[in-house]
Amino acid sequence: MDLEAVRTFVAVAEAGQFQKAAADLSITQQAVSKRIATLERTLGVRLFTRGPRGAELTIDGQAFLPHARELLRVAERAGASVCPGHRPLRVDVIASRSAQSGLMRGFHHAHPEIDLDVMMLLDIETAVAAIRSGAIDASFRAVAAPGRPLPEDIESVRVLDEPLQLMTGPAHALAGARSVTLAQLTGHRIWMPGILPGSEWAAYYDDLVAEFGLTIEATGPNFGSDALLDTIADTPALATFMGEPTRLVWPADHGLRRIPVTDPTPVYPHSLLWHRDNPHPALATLRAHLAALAAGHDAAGTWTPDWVIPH
Amino acid sequence: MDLEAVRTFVAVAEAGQFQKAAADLSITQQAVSKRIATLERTLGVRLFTRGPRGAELTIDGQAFLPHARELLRVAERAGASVCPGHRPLRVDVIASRSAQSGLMRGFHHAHPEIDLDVMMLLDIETAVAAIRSGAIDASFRAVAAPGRPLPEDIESVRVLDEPLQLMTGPAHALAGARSVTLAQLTGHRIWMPGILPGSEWAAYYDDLVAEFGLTIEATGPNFGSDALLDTIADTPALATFMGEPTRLVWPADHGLRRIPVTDPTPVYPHSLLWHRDNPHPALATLRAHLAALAAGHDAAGTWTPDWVIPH
DNA sequence: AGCAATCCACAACAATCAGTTGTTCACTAA
DNA sequence: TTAGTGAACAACTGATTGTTGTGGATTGCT
Repeated sequence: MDLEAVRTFVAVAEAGQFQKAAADLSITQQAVSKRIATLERTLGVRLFTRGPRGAELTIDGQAFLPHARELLRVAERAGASVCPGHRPLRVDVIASRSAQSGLMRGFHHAHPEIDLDVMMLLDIETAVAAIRSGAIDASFRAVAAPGRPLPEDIESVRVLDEPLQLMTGPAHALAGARSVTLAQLTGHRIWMPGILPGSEWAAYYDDLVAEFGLTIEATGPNFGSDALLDTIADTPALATFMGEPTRLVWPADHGLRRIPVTDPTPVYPHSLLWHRDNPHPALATLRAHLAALAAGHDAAGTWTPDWVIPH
Repeated sequence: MDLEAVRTFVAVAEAGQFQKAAADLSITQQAVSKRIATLERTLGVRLFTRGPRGAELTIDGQAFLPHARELLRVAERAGASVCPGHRPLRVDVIASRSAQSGLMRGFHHAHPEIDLDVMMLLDIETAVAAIRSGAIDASFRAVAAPGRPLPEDIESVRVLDEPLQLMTGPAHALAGARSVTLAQLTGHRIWMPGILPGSEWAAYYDDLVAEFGLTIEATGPNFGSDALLDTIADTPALATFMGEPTRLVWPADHGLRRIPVTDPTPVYPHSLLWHRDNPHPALATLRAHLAALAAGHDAAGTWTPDWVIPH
C-alpha cells in the first residue's frame, strides 16, 4: 500500500471527483485514475462508484476513509518526530521507574497540546551526551552521582522525591509489620536486580548500605517488575525496595506486603536535566509544570545520599 | 515517505544489521542500504550508526521507531478494514442518535478484541441494500416503518427503548415543570430539524402528532445538536425531544431544562438489522451482547407507534 | 603483522513503475 | 442530435528500484 495513493484517495473522497483532486494534487487526472486503480487492485475492493458527475465512495470506501485519514495523520507525526527544528519534546526517563513516566503522564494530561516523545536511554552518560548534542531535550535522573559533577552547560533541578517502601512476601520476617525503620533492616537481604555497577542507582544503594548496614544484592539481570515481585512473593528471605505504585496491579493471591519505611524514610531523588541553551519552547512549559509540583516538599524524616544536590 | 522503507527500517532495527534484515525481507543487502539511505534523506536525519558489527539506532532512530511501528500497525488495520472475507464487523448507526454509538461503545468495551467499524449510512433503504449485499453486517434502525415490511432475508430484533425527554430553554412555559405528560404538550411547538420526509423518524413523529396533537416542526437543515440546543435555549416558544444524554456536556449558563415526559413516556425503539445468512463470527457476539442488555425491559407507561415490531 | 571474515557503501545495468500527452468511451443536459 | 463533462485506455518517457559486482573499513584470529 502506497502512502501517495492513500493521500490521493482522501483527496478524491473530499473533492468528489478525480479531476478536482488531480488539480488539488497538481497532477493529471490520468495519474489520479491510475493511483486509485492500483490502490483498488491492492486492496481487492472498489472504492468509488464512477458516475458521469464524479466519483462517490462505495461502502468499502466509506469504511476505508477514516483509516486512510488516520494513516496520513500517523505518517505526519512519524515524520515530525525527527524533524530537525520543531520536533516533539524528547524526554528521557529511566526504565522501570514508573514515577517518572507518571510525571510525564501528568504533564501530558495538563498540556495535551504539546507533542511528546518519551524515551529510555541507557545511562546517564548517554543522556548527558544526548542533551549536549541536542538529540534529546531533557532527562530524568538522580543526580549528581558522587565525584561526577555535571558539565557546566547542563542545568538540573530536583523535581520529585519518591519515598521507597519495602516489598516482602507473606512469609518474610517483617511481613506483619505496619512499618519498619531503616535500622530494623540491618542484616536483611534486599534484592535489587538489574542495577548496573557505576550507575547512579548503584551509588544510591551503596550509600544506603554504608550508612545502615543492610545487605543489598544487585545480582542477576532484570526480568521486569513482574518477575521480581513473583520471586519476592515466594522467597521468605528476600525483600526489595519500590516506590509508591501509580497503577501497579498484581494478582491478589500473591500475598505481597507493602511496608512503609520510617526514621528516616529513604527517598529516591529525581531530577530533571536539560541543556542551558536548549531553545525548545515546550521545555520551559515542562520545567514550569514540574516546578509547580515540587513546590513545598518536606525533607524532614527522609534520607538521601549526601551527594544529592539539595533543593 | 514510503511504507516499504519504514518496514525495512523496523526490520533493520530488530535485526541489528542490514544483512539479516535483507534476508528477512528476501531482498539483497544493497537494496536495504538504498532504502534506508533514501528514508534518511527524506527525513533529514541519520537513523543508524553503521559499525563493523552491524547497525545501531541513533537517538533519532530510537525516537522514530515507535512511530514507525505505529504506522505499520495502522496500515495493516486500514488494509484489513476492507479485506473481503475477514474484515472488522461493520455496524451502521444513525447519525446524531448518540444512544446507538453508546451501545457500540459498550460492546467495544465488553469485547475489545473484536475489530469494529462503525459507519453512518444515509437511510434505511441504503442500509438494507448494504446488508443484503454483505457490504455491512448490521444496522441500528427504528423498524419497521408502516407499510414497508423488511425483506424476508433480513432479520431484526428490538434492542433498546430510548425514553425521550423534553428540552426547553429557561424562558419556556414548561421550563419549571418537574415532568410533563404528553397530553400537556398539545399545542406546543416541538422543533426537530434534519428529519428527512419519508424516513423512519418522520413516521415516528407523524404518529406522535396524530395521537397527541403536538406541533412538530421538522423544517430546516440539521446543524448538529450544539446549534439545536443553542436555539432551544434562546427561543421561549420552542422545545425539542432528546434521549438521555450519555455524556453530553454543554455550557452551564445555557440554562437548558431537561424535563421527563410521562403518561405515557414516548420511547424511541432501536432495532438491530442483519442478514439471515451473514457468517461474520462477531455478529453473533454482538447479538448476544445486545440481547443481554435488552432482557427484562418494561413497556408499561410508554408509547411507541403501533407499527413498531413488538419485543 | 598478516589474513580472513564480516558488514556496509558505491557503481553499473536491467526491469519496472509512475506520470504525461493524446484519445476514446459513457453519460447528461440543452 | 449535439455539446459538455468526467473517467478510462494507449503509447511514450523519465525516474525509481532492485540486482550483480566490487571496494573500503573494522574486528578477530593466527
